[in-house]
Amino acid sequence: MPKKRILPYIILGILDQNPGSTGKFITNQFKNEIGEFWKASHSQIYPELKKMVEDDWIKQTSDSNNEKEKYYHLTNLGKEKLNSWIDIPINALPVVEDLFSLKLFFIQDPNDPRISTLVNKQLNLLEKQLDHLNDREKILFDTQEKRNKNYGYYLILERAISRLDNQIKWLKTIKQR
Amino acid sequence: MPKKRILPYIILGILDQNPGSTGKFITNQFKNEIGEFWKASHSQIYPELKKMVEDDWIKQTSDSNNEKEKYYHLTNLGKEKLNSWIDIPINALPVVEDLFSLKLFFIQDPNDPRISTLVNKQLNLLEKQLDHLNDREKILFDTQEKRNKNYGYYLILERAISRLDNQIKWLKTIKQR
DNA sequence: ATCTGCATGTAATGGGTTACATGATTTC
DNA sequence: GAAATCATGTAACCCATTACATGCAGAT
Repeated sequence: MPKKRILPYIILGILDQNPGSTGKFITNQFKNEIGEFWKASHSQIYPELKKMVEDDWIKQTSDSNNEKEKYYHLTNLGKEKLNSWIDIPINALPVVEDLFSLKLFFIQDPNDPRISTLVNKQLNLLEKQLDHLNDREKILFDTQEKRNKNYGYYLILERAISRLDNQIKWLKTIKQR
Repeated sequence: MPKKRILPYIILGILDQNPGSTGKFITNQFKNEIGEFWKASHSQIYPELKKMVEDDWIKQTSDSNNEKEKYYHLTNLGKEKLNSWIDIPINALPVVEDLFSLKLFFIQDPNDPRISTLVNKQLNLLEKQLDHLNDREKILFDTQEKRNKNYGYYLILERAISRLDNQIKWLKTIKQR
């Protein structure tokens, strides 16, 4: 018995916000919007879409002008599934896989030179990502109106930024001990 | 080609810090110490230990007093593997799976009552965990000497606490918007 | 008309979770 | 010495990643 399936619910959520999305669009949502909180690649998404059509969670249409693209929409069943999923209480903490912290964990000596190598490299990585997210926020949510229109997205983008910021600040404190 | 194997390296790191550990002990390390940054269950760990013995990364001994327990130690090859792994630069950001943020993402209306339900529940969850980690820190690292002896562990425990703290503070700001 | 790229799809391989199973050791 | 617990081990099942594959669309 494998771990609980989350992917179809995320796809439902994306389709709820963007009716008529293509598989490609959904894939991109994972890269850009959701990537901070969940990962999925196109080779997971396409088969999942197929299965969701079979289960009548979504329906597929196509456009006579563009044969290769397929468009997906929620069914009523899909809407129900999405809403009841959102209402299921969350009992588990977020799961983090953080190689950096692991490696740090294995270095016991405070004077080990590998610490500062690791830290500097990680700082670099995180600062780039922070810049990227700050840019996105400026573009997407420069007005209150935009924020209110996609409130959930606004919130988690803020969350991602705050998280990165905290991480960077913490890393900088290590360097000064 | 599947995703990159991390587990054996983590086990190497645990055995480096705790020579002669049992599989059970390693399992508990994942629950207590490492759980904030990586997950693994005993049903992964035992087969992995077997494989690592076959590959001569670790060796296994036993105790005539207790037939059921097996004790593991690094080999020289294992030490090399561990050290070269630590030196591999990290190019990927930490991976987070956060159901809470996902669900939030799908709620677009700032006045949707489900937001505060979600937030309150999550706050509760995180605060419990923060208390738990704060307790651990007090017990394990109340003196500078203890900190210096297991510096890496001290750092990531601090990291975990800081992260939780940031998350909680951020959640509280949502409630006031 | 060919080339390039894009959207979709599939396969191979190994990872990971949950549940079940076994034998030793402690407990009462 | 029976019962409960503990440490270890195994199996079924699905998940996820990477690489490969196909066919249409647009560009030149």
